[in-house]
Amino acid sequence: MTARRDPAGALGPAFCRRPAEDVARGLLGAWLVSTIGGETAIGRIVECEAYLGPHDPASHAAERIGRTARNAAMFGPAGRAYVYRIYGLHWCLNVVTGTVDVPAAVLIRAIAPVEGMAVMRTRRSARPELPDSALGRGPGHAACALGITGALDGHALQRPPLLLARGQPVPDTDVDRGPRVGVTRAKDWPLRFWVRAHPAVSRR
DNA sequence: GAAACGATTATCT
DNA sequence: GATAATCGTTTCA
Repeated sequence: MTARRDPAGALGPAFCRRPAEDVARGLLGAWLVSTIGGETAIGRIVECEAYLGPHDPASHAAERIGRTARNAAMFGPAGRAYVYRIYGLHWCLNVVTGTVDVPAAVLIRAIAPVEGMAVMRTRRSARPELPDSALGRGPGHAACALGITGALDGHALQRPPLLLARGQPVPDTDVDRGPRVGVTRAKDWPLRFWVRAHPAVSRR
């Protein structure tokens, strides 16, 4: 149990400094360990999407947009969090990749609860009949279940209250990829990765 | 300063 | 399947 939270198992800047596409694939199976609010909640990443550099028109840091107050974290060092609010009501968590001044990130689209289901249910205001697998299904849900808000924008993911751990790697035979969800530009780029047939993956 | 839209989700039919 | 909720960010005047 203690080993799960061992910082030695953390995925650091070296892991995240690679191209977003590679990091996204590598993040499948990794753990997000949240101790936000003093409550421990752990989620295993089962779905995520890569947003490449300025040449990716779907990115919040696409060349036509440039650096803004919102996307500033994407221009920072790899291994930090980029958290933004979507549709005025939900928070979404990204892991920053690439190098300083080159904006790229991986959107965490779904997590499977590993520990802390009780606090996840409270945060989600989940009905009792909702299965555990639905607690972190979808980017807004995943962030909500882990207690993530805009306060963590720019947070280094190698230390509490939110860190990335190596978790349980997923073999290539269990990984599917396809177009990203909800984007209108570059809609056919196959940059969404997920664990095949996993119940916590969104839009199955 | 005003308007449109969005890397979504809940709820209703 | 369709639509409302809800507001920060971007874009355009």
